[in-house]
Amino acid sequence: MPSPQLLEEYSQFFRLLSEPARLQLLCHLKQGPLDVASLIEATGFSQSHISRQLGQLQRAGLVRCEREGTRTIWQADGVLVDELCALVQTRLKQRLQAQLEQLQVT
Amino acid sequence: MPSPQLLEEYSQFFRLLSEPARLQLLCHLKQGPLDVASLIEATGFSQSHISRQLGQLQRAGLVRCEREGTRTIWQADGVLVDELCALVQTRLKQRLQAQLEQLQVT
DNA sequence: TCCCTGTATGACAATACGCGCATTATGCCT
DNA sequence: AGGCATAATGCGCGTATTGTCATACAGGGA
Repeated sequence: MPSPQLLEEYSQFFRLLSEPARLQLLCHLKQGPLDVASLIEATGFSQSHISRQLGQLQRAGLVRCEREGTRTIWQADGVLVDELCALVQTRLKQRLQAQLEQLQVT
Repeated sequence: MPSPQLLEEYSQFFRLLSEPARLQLLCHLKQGPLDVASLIEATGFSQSHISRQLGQLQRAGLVRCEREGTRTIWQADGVLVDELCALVQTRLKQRLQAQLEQLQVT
């Protein structure tokens, strides 16, 4: 059994990925570095919201930024999220497959 | 870019793991099948709460149950959560390592 | 059949979180 | 220094979620 502290850390991490808005930001940044204006354009969220979400992702080490004058250029940091999503995708596929077979048997 | 629907599915899945209570249940069940009384004993949560959380995990295919008279025996289903946690753990370690080096440099 | 044990569900309080608006802080340019 | 663009923060509202208590439901044994 993992310690309660570790469970807490895990859950906090997964919580970051439990919001479509944040996943969306991560996916956009995965394509390449972007400034905040582009993210606003791409997602339709308010500047304040995006700023906060990026802050959270940054604290978790999932994104990183570099200042360029007053603008800030953000980019995804690491491939962890890709790997996690790949695993989940595999699972989702399996489940759909299973449901499909279930239907065909019936 | 994944479709919004897919992002939604991912986030819903990760949301399941974003709660220490649910992770805790998963971890206990990973050790082997347990009945609800044992889970109450082990976690200290109320029966109703455990019932609900197990329901969510079951719908996602993360746990599975078999009736044994009036009792219900639950067990973890699949290794996905282990794999996800292993990935996250690696990341956590890396980050702590980095912080450590940062401190030593300073 | 009635009771007794164990599970699921309805109602509710407390809390956390998403999201935007308005404001403030920060850095560049003239 | 003053003004302008951009990013961060305070605040508030609405909604979703956690967790409990009380209650309804199901299955086995006398």
